[in-house]
This record gives sequence, C-alpha cells and structure tokens, in this order.
Amino acid sequence: MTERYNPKAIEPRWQQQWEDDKLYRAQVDWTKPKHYVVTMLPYPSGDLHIGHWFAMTPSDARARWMRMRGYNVMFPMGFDAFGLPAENAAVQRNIHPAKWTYANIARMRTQMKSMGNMFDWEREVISSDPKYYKWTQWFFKKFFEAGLAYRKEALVNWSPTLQTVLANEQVIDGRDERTGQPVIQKMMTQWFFRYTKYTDEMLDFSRLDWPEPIKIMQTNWIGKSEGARVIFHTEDEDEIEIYTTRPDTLWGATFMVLAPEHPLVAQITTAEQREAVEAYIANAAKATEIERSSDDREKTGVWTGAYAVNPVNGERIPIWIADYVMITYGTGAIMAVPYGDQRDFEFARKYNLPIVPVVQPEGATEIPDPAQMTEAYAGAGTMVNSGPINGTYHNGEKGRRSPAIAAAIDTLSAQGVGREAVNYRLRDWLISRQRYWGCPIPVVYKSSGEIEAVPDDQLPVLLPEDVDFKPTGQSPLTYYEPFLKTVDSEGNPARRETDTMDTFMCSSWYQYRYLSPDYDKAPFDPEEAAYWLPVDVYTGGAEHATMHLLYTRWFTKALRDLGVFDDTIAVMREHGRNPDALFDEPMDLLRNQGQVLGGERMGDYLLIEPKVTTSFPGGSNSQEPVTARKITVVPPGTKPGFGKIAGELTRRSEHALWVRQLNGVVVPVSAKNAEIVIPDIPGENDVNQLKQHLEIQRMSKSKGNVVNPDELVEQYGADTVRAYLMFAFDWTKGGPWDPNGVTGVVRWINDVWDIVLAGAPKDATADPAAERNLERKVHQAIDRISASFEKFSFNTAIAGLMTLRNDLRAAIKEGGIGADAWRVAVRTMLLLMAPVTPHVAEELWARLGEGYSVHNQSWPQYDPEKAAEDEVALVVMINGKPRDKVMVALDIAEDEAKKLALATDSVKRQLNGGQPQKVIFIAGRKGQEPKVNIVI
RNA sequence: GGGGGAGUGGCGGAACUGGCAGACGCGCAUGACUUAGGAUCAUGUCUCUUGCGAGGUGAGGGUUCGAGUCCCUCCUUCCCCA
Repeated sequence: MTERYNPKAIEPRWQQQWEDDKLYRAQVDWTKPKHYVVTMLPYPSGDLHIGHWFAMTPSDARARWMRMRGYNVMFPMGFDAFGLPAENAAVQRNIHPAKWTYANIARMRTQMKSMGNMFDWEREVISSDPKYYKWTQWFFKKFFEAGLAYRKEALVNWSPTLQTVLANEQVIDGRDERTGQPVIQKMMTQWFFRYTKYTDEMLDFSRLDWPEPIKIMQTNWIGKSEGARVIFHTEDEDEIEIYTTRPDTLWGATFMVLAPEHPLVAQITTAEQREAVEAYIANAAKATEIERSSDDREKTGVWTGAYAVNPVNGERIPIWIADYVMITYGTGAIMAVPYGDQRDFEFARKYNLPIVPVVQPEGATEIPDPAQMTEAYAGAGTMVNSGPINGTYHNGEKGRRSPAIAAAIDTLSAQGVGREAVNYRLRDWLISRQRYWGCPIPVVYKSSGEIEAVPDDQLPVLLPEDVDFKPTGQSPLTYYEPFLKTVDSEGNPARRETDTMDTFMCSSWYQYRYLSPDYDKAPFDPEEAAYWLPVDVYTGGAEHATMHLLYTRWFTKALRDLGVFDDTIAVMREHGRNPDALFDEPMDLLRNQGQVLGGERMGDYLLIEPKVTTSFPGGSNSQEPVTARKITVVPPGTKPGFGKIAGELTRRSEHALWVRQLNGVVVPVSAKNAEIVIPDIPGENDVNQLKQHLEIQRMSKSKGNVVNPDELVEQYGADTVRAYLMFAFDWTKGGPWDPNGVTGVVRWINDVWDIVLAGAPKDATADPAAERNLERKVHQAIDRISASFEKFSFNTAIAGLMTLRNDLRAAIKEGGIGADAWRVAVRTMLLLMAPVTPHVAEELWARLGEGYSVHNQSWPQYDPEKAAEDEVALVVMINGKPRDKVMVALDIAEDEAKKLALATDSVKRQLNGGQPQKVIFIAGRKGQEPKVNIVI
C-alpha cells in the first residue's frame, strides 16, 4: 500500500519553507529580464471569498510560469484599506475603523498565504498606513500646485443617510446602492481633479494590450463628440450658449429647450408661465437621470413664455424647459431641430411646434413634407432651407468630415455667433468625501478663506484616532476640535479640511508603492522603478473598466507631466534602458477574469403524483421506488396533499430521482414516462431538463450561498482548489460554482501522486518505439500547456496536464518504457504542473530526489521534432465533409495526397466513375493533418 | 434606448490565421472488484439508422471547394452605460 496523497501534510510545510528561504523575494537584477505582475488588491472586508482565489491563483500560476521561463518576476500584494464599510462597522458595532480594518487584514493575509501564491510579502502595501497615505497626500499637493486639483461648486449626489457625497457609480436608480435610500442632488463646494485634461490621450489605446470591451467602455465613458457651440440671445439680450453635434441643422431650429435646472430659467420665465414652470421643475427633480433620458418616456415640457432669436436667420423661437435635457451634459441647453432629432421631433409633435425640413434625404427627389413625417430624419442628404449653406452635403460623418457641418461651422465663426467645439461626456473627478476613514486632504483654510496646502515636512496629515463616533452620521472629523483647529504657515489660526479623499485616489498609484513600500524620500525608489516599471501584466475584474482603470491611467499621465518619473528615467538611462513612452500608461497588458457565482442552493422542490395512489406513498419504510405519473417543480415547502409526495431533490440518475421529504425520509422515484412540468418552461420537459432547470435557478444570486475557500482548502487542499478554479471555467467568464466537478481534479492529483511514487515500471525492457511515443506525448504537452499559459487559457492548460496523466498511464500499461525515459517523462510532468499545483509538485520533486526547489527550475524546452507524429491521417473530404482517412507521412506531397484520396473507397463510390470538379489539397500546418477536399 | 459580450451534448467547457465539431473533466450507462459503494478499474456516452450511411454548433439567409468561426436579418440571454 503506497502512501496516500495528503495535502494537509505537505502544503503548510512547503509554504513555511518557501517563506523561510525567501524564495519569492523579488530583487532588482539588471542581468535578467523583469516581469512585473499585479492583480487588483482587495478591500479588507473580513473574509477571503472564492472570488479572491479565482482572481489571484490563476494570475499566480502565470507569474510562476514566467518565472520558470527565466524572468525575474515580482508579484506583490496589498490592501485597499480605506473606505466606508469600516466606518459603518464602527458605528454599528462600536469598533474603531482602524481596528476593524487591521484585524481583517491580518485574517485575510493568513488566508491568502494558504493559497500558496508567490506573493512577495516584503512589498505589501496598506493604503491606510500613514507611510502610504503620506504620499497620497503628497500627490494631492502636487496636483493642487499644478492646478490639477481645485475646488468648485457643483451639483453632486448627496446621500442624507450616509451623510456623504457619492460617486456616480454608487448611485443606482437614484438610490444609494448600499442602503437603498434616496440620493439627492445638491450644490456643494467640493474638490475635483482635472480629469478632462487627458481626455484625448486617454482615448489612445495604441500601446495597450487591453481587452477590447474595456477600451470601448472607456471610449464611451469619455464620450467625445464633435460639433459647435452657438450663442443664442433671448429677446432681453440674455445669452444662452448651446452645444450641438449638428450645427448644419441650425436653420431648422424652431425652438430651444433648457434643462429645468438651467440657471437662466427663473430669470426668463414670464409671470404668466411662472406657476407652470415651477410645478414642472419640482416634478422633474423627482425623476432620475435614467428615467429622464430614456427614449421610451413620453417627452414633457413647459414653455417659459420667453423667446430667443435664432442667430443665423433671425427667427423668433420659443424657449421651453424639458427634462430630457440634462444640465450635466454640454451646456444644459439645446437648440431643438425637430426635423433632424427624434426627441425634438416627438416634443414638437406633442406641443404643436413647427418642423422645418433642412436636409433633402439622399436619393429623394423632393423635400419631405413635415406633416407626413412619422420620425425625424437624421441621415445623409443635401442641405435646404439653410441660407448660406444651402446645397452643401451632409454625408453622415461627424464634425468637419461632413461638408455641411464644416460649412456651418465656418459660417458661424465668420458671423461671430459660434465656434467649432468638442464636447466630452466625461466630467472632472470629484474626490471629496465627507467621511472619516479615508486619506485626509492636506490643506487648511486661513481665516481669510484662502486655501493653503500643508507643507511637505508636516505630511502626513494624520487621521486622528481618538475621535468619537456620534450617531449623527457625520464624519467625526467635522466636530473633533484638536483636528479642526490648526494654524497656517504664518502661525495664524486656520481650519483644517475635513473632507477625505475618494479611495480610488489611493488605489490609483499602489503599483508604484509596491516598488519600495518603506521608502521615505519619495513615493517610490527610482532604483526599483527604473527596473520594474511599467506593470507588465495586470489582472482583475472588468467592473472597474470606467473607474479604477481610467483613474489610474489619468494618474500616471499626470505624474509623468509633473516630473515624478524624472529620477527613474535617469536611472533607466544609466542602465541603457530606453524610457520613451514607458510612463504614458501604468499597465501594458490587462486581462479580466469573470466572476464565480453562488454555490448549491438548497430547497429545490418537487411535487410527485404517483401512478398508483395509496394512502401512504413512499411511506416511512418503503424500499420500493414510487413510479411517478407527473412531476412538478413547486416552491419549497409545498405540502404534498393526499396520495402525493413533495420534497427536495437530492440525487438524480437517468430515469430516477431521489426526493427527501419533510420528515427526512428519502424516496426513490421512477420518472420513466412521467409527465414533467417545469413552470415557465413550456414544451417537452424531461428529467435532464429538470436538472438543468434547477441549476439555472441556482445561479440566481438569491440566498446566502457563499462558497468558503477555507473549507475547501481544509477538505481538498490548496493545490486542488487552485487547479479546479482554473479548470472549471473560462477564466474570462467565470460561472456558477459546481461542488461536484472538483472530483475530476481530485482524481488527477491523486493519480499523479500515485504515478510518481510508484516509480519506474519494473523489469521493463526498453522498447524504442514505446519510448519515442511517450517522448512525443510529453513534448506535445509542453507545447500545448505553454501556449495555454501564454494566452491566459488556464482551463486548457489543466486539460493538457490531465491528458499527459492519461498518456503516462497508457504508457505504463503498454509497457516498454525504461527507467531513464520514464524519469524524463515524470520529471517534465512535475515541471509542467509546478505553476498550477506548486505544493504537490515541490513535494514530488523532492521525493524524486531532485534538488530544491522545483520553482527554481527552467520551464521544459519544447522540441517540435520530438512532438511530431511520424504518420498522420490524411483526411479525405467530399464537398467539405470528412468521409475517409488514409495514413500517410506528415510531409506528404500534394500530388501524392490527391492520388491517395481519389483512390479511397468512399471517393470511388461517390464519383461512381465520373470525374471530380475540383480537388483541393490543404497542407498540414503546425500539428495538423493534411487534407484533401474533393468537389463533386 | 445606446454599447459590448455570449448562445456548441444532460452539465462545465475545447476547437490556433475558415480546414476531422464536441479535446479535458463532471454526470450517466454497462461490466469487474467488493460485506458495502457516493471508492477503484474497464468499456461506452451528439442525434437518427439494424447496418451501410446521413444529419448536427439559437433561427433563417449569404460568401466559400469548405463556416461553430466571415457577412446580413431575426430570436434569446448576460454585462456596461444612459
């Protein structure tokens, strides 16, 4: 009896050994190529969940693979430790946010170590540590001094419940996503970063290997549009500036619309209209932005009583307010061209406003009659009714690429009533938070009201610890006198800023702090940065597409322009490394993993109607299966009623179900020929669909079906959990957790264990053909697994490892493998496994008598010659369908292949003496069989 | 409403630049071994057909010698944004 695989006996031992030996410590070594891997750092919420494992362990496997390929790999970890949950815990459980946070970090750090990742813990960063946030504040100061950080009054999302401003992404349907309480729009003076400064550069992804959807999302988020700004005047000479992407249709503007919040509304509204306007404004404030901008919604509005003058043709046009115009987009005012804009069209129809055609559609012989139109015309065509630009052509392109738009812009400029303009949907980054547990903004307000940044030698502005959390919902900083009261640089009394920073500020630069977490002369050590930067591989969730992933790009560009990388660049040059463009972007390559959804959902409930009704169907001692007539999916807890069975489905085979009744008795139910009813799924249901249906239900994020990784590690060991997470899903997609699938991985690792410990086949006489065959399989595995890691395709990497296991077993069975050949094969298999299952690979490597550590070995060298098959199947296709095969040499010549194909039985039969129309030879490319397609 | 994914066996998923669809695994079936099996081993497992063979990647069309892969229309879903 050989020793059984017991992860508990080996994993903690190796983890300790690696830590003692500092095996994964990353050190600058200019003689080796560097590889800097970062995976998004977690928020210390309390417990590690399976999602953390899913994000981190495949990234670790790939980092390990790069290490074995000879790269000097750095893979650090840290905690994004500021944030609201800590403060909520403080209020709810009377525990200080710092205490709560650091207890969670300690716990999560221990849990993470059980993953067996190659994290270099010496580089750990915690964003709430003063030695970290000193530099967050330093960056803020840099931005402030450069004019990139400023204060302004703006309409912001204010949560009365949480007593803070919220970012747009924290507001869902007008409610705070956490508490579900309403969020109101409020004018407040807040700190902003000039996010819009780098819009055009952020739209350039040319040097980024990032997923296409992320680039598209960021592009849309920035929302660049080209057009013009045009000045209208009211009859009282008040100026109203509008932004439009279609200045060419200006001659068709028959009214104007202001957002209800537009500052001019109160001023221009006439006495007669005042009541209606005010009522409308009050009503509009209740609707969310989503509702307001929905195209499905019926357009509503009110006339202000005022008129404006169309600057290009002098027409007198009414000014309306309507909630489909947003104060936050463009200038909060539009010229309405009902002919060319669908929303304006609907509005004009509803309120009987005139529609003037200004574009004769391409191909149309006459100008459309507005009375006959059912929708706006936004397509290409020739301009009409448009004064000086009549006859110019609008080709449907944006901005000046359309001749009509170009002509309109030129006319506006010449007349001095407008100018070409670009508009962005992106707004400046609001970084103020009225919360305690965040990085203090390092400024003071002088008694004069002037703002002064705290001098560098006084950084960090420490977050006071002995504050009192009153249940007012306010940040304790706002009433904590020792913090509030301070002096300015001249020693005069001053008041300290009580807002803290958005935590996205902290996480925008952590990849730089990892370089030297204890460095105190600058945010990072140029000697480290010159070697490691930029980040080579970044992994994390796609949900950060328009937030963190955009903020950190902005941050890097700002640091570059502020000269923060200058010392680093100098060091790079000393080492002969070209710094050009290296600091334009923080992370060269990005990959997103999906999400692991919830686990087994209990309470899937069936109602069984037996074929033969007895008083006690499936009674307490019944061994006989009940034959079902009808099976219905019902809500959990449904009472069975007379003669029926109701209960939870616990097991299923092809035609039988096991149902556990409320009294705990499990009844087998024969489902052969039973009618199966799944509500909401019409048509023919069967037992398999039943199971599928229950699984679909399970995916819903309903009940607390949390998968606890600690329990999985306890049960299976870290290697198995790692491998299963990599194997069970397409990493980029994720999916629902299936606790049963782990069996395959358990078997695989156990098999490998047994195969390696069994040693070389005894008394085997080496058979060169058998050994050659094994060698071929091994090299095919090297190729396949390497390619899988290269493209982050972890599931196929594991499949390749399992196939190799199958091949080794087959080789033993077939026999003819000598001890030397066997050792080479086993050794290679362990090397290929090392990135995925680092512990068991290390253990077996040691037991083979190989030197410590398997993780310091080189990745096996792939030899295409050794992987090549001697003979392959020539696939013979008829009209594109495979019909036959002939064994041929891999490098068979075209003529020879065609001849062989035409000689096959299938082809002769199909041709029936006739001639083929065409014979096409497809050469066998890399690892592929040659093919011949015969067209009949 | 706009944008982006995705639809392949009972399930998770493979399929490189268009070239043998269903790798690998789960589950299931049959058999072996066993006091026992939710262990292990062997074999099988897309569908129809006794076989020969034929069909098959959400639906319909198209391009091509050849389409899961490219194009068009539609359907269903998930995500992001408004």
